[in-house]
Amino acid sequence: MNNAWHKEMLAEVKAGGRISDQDIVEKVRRAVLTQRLPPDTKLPEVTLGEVFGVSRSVVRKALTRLASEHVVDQRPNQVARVRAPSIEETRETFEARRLVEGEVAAQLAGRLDAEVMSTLETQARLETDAYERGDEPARIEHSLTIHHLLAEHSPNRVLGAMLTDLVLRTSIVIALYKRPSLASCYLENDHPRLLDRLGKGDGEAARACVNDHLHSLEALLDLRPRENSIDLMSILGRTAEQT
Amino acid sequence: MNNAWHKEMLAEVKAGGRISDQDIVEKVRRAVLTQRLPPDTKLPEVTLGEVFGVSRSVVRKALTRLASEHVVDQRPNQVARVRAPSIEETRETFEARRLVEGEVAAQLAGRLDAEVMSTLETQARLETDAYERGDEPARIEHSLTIHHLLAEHSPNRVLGAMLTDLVLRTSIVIALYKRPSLASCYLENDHPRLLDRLGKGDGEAARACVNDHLHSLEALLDLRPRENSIDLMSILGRTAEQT
DNA sequence: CAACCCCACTTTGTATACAGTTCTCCATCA
DNA sequence: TGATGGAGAACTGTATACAAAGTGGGGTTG
Repeated sequence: MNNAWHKEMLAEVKAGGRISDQDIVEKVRRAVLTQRLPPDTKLPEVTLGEVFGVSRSVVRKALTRLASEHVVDQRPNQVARVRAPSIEETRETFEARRLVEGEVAAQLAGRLDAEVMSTLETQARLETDAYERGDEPARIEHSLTIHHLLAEHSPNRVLGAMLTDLVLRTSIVIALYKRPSLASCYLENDHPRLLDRLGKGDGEAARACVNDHLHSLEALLDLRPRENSIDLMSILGRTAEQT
Repeated sequence: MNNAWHKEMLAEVKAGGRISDQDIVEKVRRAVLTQRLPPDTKLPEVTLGEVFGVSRSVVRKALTRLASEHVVDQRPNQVARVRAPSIEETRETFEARRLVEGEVAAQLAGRLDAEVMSTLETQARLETDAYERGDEPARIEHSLTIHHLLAEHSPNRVLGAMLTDLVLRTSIVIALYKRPSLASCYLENDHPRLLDRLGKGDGEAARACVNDHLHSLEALLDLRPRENSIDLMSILGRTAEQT
């Protein structure tokens, strides 16, 4: 576990009141998303308990939920670890998200009320602003907000919940497999264009737009098979630490 | 909780060895699926613990997992209950499953090896047999096996896992909303026809076939709005469910 | 008679103790 | 040098005790 992260959490915990399992889920999820907790990081129950000032019971519940969200890997008699999705799973996650988000967008086209539309447009503008001033964390935040709003307002709540899960999972693998040379995974006009099509009520155009967007995003990642260590490690040894 | 079910479980427990949380998940899931545990049935932790001969810790973990599978409703400080999906959610679940299973079938067409194909065909035949001799539980079993095999062999494991979840959820609502007049939700030629198209490698035909099958299934249900109690409850009662 | 309130009981939430498993590291040996 | 085995530490699995919240029934009051 990461020591800087510990201190940060402890500070927040002291500030706030009582901590519930849901709080832990959200904090860990966010830390994974922002790579403050990199893949394969061990998350022992007692340590987490000390960090958040609760006992193992609460931590265990949180870890179980994080496992069902695919954020954490929980195996019997072993310490929970931050999940590191494989390259293949990354591709599959993107494909699944194209299918689901495309359908959600198609259903949503022309059905969003003015208030939500304007919130979406605001977020898109804020994303551009953040990009231009080089504030990557803020940019990601706004981008995520857009997709979460779409999921949340999906007329089909079942699909919406599935989309929420897929947005989280793609965000994690984007952080994981982003080409180091790229400062940002920002695609200039994609979000405004999507919002435009949603506003005009053209479902199929919106679906196509989502598809292109996600294909472009995936293309920004480095999904070539790794030669150097992962394969050797996973074949020969057991606990592959990193790279 | 149901007393006949208690005895049944106790018998099984005594026969088998040690019980894990996963065992409880499977047994409860199956009991819900077969309506031995009808919707809204209370599932108190101590009672379940006594039934399975374990302490609350194990039961709690099982309940948390069942909640993430949408089988059980778990609210803070309240007894867990068997979930009763609304009519609207039922429609949405079917729609989601059409999207996902259609895609899985399309991808699977022409890619299934001979062994799996023959297992599928055997299950389809067994389903017909069971129907003809009026053995509904066996018929459901074989039908479920077919869909689970499709999910399991999906080239895209992410979609496959989503499909597994959706198959479970649709099965539950079918049991819930089946017209009482119908002895069975059996659609004579649907499964053989689907397998035929999968074998011939025609992806789009397979997708269409899945779509038709699921539309027909949904049409067998009684999804008319209920007058008597449900609506009043959700309008007057505490946590407004929707709209 | 109906509505309301209060108290006892039931049930869940959290912490903790102990048992069983896995991991780590060091000493031993070929 | 490299493999092996074992002791101890670290960690999870399970049970249980106590605290807090919710539920329901009986009695009181208007």
